[in-house]
Amino acid sequence: MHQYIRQFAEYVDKTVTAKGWVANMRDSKTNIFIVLRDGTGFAQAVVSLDVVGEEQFEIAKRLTQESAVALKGKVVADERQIGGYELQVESLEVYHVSEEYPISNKEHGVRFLADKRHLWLRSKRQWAIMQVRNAIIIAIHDFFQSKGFIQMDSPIFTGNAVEGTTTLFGTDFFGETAYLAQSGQLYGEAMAMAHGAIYTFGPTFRAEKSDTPRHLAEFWMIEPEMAFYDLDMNMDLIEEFVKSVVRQVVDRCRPQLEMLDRDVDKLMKIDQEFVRLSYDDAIAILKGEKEINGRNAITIQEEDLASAKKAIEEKTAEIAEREAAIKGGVKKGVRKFNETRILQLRKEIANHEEQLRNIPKWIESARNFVHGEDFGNSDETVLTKVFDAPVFVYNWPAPIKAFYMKEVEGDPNYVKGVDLLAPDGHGEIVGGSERENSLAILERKIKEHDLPMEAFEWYLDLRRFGSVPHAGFGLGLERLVRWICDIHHLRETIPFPRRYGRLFP
RNA sequence: GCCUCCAUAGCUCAGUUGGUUAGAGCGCCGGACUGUUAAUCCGUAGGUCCUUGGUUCGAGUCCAAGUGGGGGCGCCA
Repeated sequence: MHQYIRQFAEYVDKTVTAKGWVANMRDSKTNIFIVLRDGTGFAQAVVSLDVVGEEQFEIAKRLTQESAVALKGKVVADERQIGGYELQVESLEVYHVSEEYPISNKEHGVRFLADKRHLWLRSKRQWAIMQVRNAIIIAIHDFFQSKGFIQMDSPIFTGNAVEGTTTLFGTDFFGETAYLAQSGQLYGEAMAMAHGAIYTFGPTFRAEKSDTPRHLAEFWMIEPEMAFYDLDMNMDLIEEFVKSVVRQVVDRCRPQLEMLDRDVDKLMKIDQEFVRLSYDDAIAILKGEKEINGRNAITIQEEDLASAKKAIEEKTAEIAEREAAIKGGVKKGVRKFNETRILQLRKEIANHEEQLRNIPKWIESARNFVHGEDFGNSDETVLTKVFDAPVFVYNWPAPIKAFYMKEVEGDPNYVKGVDLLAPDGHGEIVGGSERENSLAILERKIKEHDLPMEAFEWYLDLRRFGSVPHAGFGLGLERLVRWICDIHHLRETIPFPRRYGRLFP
């Protein structure tokens, strides 16, 4: 029997056995400091020569990063330590002395880390992200289960493309072509007619060659579907849902979010009513024609651009200053300090230069936005910068949305779709709609979208036998993780990302 | 698919208008020292400067093509 680091609070001044891996260590003549990780947390363990004796001390000294050990000792409260506790080792047992570990505690490139994903998962930052991911999953289930939603699964093999737009992965299904599911939505509707309110939670596959920080070829999606719900009720539910998940995650994972340097106060700006914009209003804001609390989307970008320029000037000047300072014979410590700082400044300047290249294009794109088009990546960023909390955009032009979305009464050019856009450039995290419940209109839409009618006969049955107003939405799990953790790239939000150009490990 | 930046030690990066034997930090190994926090200090080892071709007396540096990667856009959620 052994104890987990997570439980140390319960064992203060008591003896425990912790089993885990050496995340980092330092040694001296009389003390060895081991940062132990056991999957539930990190804690420093101290091996003292006068406590364990010479033989065990020598064994401890020969440990390497990622060696596996069991450490028996007393738990001591110490505010200076990560986690707030320290283990004073009395004896140790070695399971395995690790070979030289490739991932050091210093910086690494993304490519290098991606190739070592199976080991990278052990790193503190990746550990924290996966802990948050787990908390999000639990919070999602808690929310829907507490509301009486039934969790059901949609098939992964499907015989046809749901919306006819996306590129799917084809497989051989006993001689027939089957596609990997891109959405469980249509099946969700059938299940909602059986159980009232349901949600699916499963993997989704897209074969687009999308090489961006917000795309994966395989990702997890949550798709609730509710009978007797309209667009407004749908938005109410989405808002309540997102708030509930964020609050629960912050409550349970604050230390992990702090490890990730997540600004939790900023995240908690969700504690306000989410603004609901029609597509037309959203465009006016995007183009800078309409302001929100004195904030203009275009102006904000121009300010960002100006401050990037200024930062480059200042940092270039600082580099010159520091280079001059270390030119002559200076003490080694001084030189090292300045060199480190110069390297950091260069990196920051490179980032600012990216901004200088990108922001003008974004402004251009926002200014020239054509009514009727879908929002591009940068458009979402420009729009959401005006708000602190997620923002809804509803009533979209019919041609750019799926065939199953319900037409706005009296205006068939628009449909009752809704997207929820997260702040700080995280973009769309939820996409949903009220579904078309009229058989005649749906048949017309399927023809307009040039989809094979016979493939949708079963779906049309839902409008033949007790058709009711209903609505639902899809939430991309990884995009939610990305926003809550404030991570740049989706590849860090899933244990083993599958994306364009990445199938290994 | 398009635009753009890049490829130098195990890792992260310097390398001046093209010039003689290509450097630093970290990591590894050896040592010193310390209740240490990515510790610090001294020392050793470690290189197909992505590939191919070209310009040149001379190429890590310039040119072309290829390969691989980062960032942005598109497709898309």
